[in-house]
Amino acid sequence: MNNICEDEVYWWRPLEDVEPDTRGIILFAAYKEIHSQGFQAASLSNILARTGVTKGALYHHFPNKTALGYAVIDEVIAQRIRLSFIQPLQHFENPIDGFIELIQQAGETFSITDINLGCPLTNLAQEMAPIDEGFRTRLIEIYEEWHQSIARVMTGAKKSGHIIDEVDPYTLAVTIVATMEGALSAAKVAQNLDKLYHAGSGLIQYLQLIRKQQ
Amino acid sequence: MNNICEDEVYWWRPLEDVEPDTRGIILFAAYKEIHSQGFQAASLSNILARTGVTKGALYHHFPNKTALGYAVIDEVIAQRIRLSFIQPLQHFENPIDGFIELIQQAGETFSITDINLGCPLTNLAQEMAPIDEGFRTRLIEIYEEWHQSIARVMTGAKKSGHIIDEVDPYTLAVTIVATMEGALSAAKVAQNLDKLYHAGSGLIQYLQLIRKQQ
DNA sequence: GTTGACATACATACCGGTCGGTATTATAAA
DNA sequence: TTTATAATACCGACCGGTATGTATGTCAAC
Repeated sequence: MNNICEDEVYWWRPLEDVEPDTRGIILFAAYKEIHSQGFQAASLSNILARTGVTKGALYHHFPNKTALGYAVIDEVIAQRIRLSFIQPLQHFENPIDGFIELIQQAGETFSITDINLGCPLTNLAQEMAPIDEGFRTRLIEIYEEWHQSIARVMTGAKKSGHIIDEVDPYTLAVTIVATMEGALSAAKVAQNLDKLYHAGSGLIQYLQLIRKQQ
Repeated sequence: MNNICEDEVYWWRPLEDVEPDTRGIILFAAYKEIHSQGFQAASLSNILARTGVTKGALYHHFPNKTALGYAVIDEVIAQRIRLSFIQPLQHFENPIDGFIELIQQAGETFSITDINLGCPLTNLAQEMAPIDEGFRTRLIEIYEEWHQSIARVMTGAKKSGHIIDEVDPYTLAVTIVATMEGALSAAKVAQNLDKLYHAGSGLIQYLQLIRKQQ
């Protein structure tokens, strides 16, 4: 619940600040294991070994591995996407400028480790969507929320005359997300940031071209 | 060798036409299993059960599971990408028109099954690139070949005045591939073709905007 | 004294991989 | 043409390891 959000903050705040309960410890360790290994290859024994939590504790809090995976999506990954990609949209006055800045910023802040692990949402979606319907519905919901948020912002931009009339907001939203995820995927395989920069500046060029000159 | 190319043709030609050897049977069954399950989750026992080939035969032709995976990339997947995405580029006179047609054509020919399984190249890249260097080098080579081929075509298009001067050919190539793969990925999660169409028309719009009016 | 929060030992299943053996085919001397 | 030999192709029981999941026990707190 609440302490899971704080777990999320582990990435930026030192560990000692918060004292998470056993469930939170398991959840966050599972997130890291799944992010780096994938869900199917994620080993419960690994999670237990790294946390010191016992198998009994794990199966006390989660009925099985699948339920643990669901919880990781609902309580960790969804939050991360919202925080990193959806919330920043709200503060844009001109979405074109905003997006360009967001892309450039991402190119600067992403480390090579972030790249190598890839986007946790894409990773899970690619692996689990065709196999498990529970995973799929949860993941598609996050994507849909993301698409809708961008579309909403772009609708506003059309009304205020920032982008050309030919643009369909939802189409643009899906395209932006697709390009961003494809770029991250390419960088992950290449194991360097060059491909990310290239795809990033391609996307920026597209955004510049749909800008309405005033 | 040669009969592997013919195995590839199984998708379009009936099975009875060719009489592949054991190695070819294993290779193609492995391709299908890996495509639908991922490499790590791909079960050799499954492959054997479905083909009727025995474990002894498999380990006669391939030293281990990893080598089998490498062979699938080298002899099946690489061919598929070349055939579907690289060779068509050669016949373009105006790459903008050519690409737009290619994208529209892809949207028509892709079935829902194709979508659900996803692009075999992306799937393997996402899963195996961070884990196994042998996979990664093989996969990045295919991507690089793809990028270079598009970049070459776009360089020609710049010279012949088909696209605006601001476009960098290689940047454009990486962006196109990223968007296409991101689109396929989104469609795979959604399990319908809508997202593919959206991202596809977004990409088409981008291409239209970099076209040089004459 | 019942319930929640663990701990430990165990059960079961499947995985990739090995290994001794066999059937088939190729080669070449007799 | 026959026969000895060698290489190739294939068979399938078995092994060690690891995976998830379960059964039972402990123990503090209300």
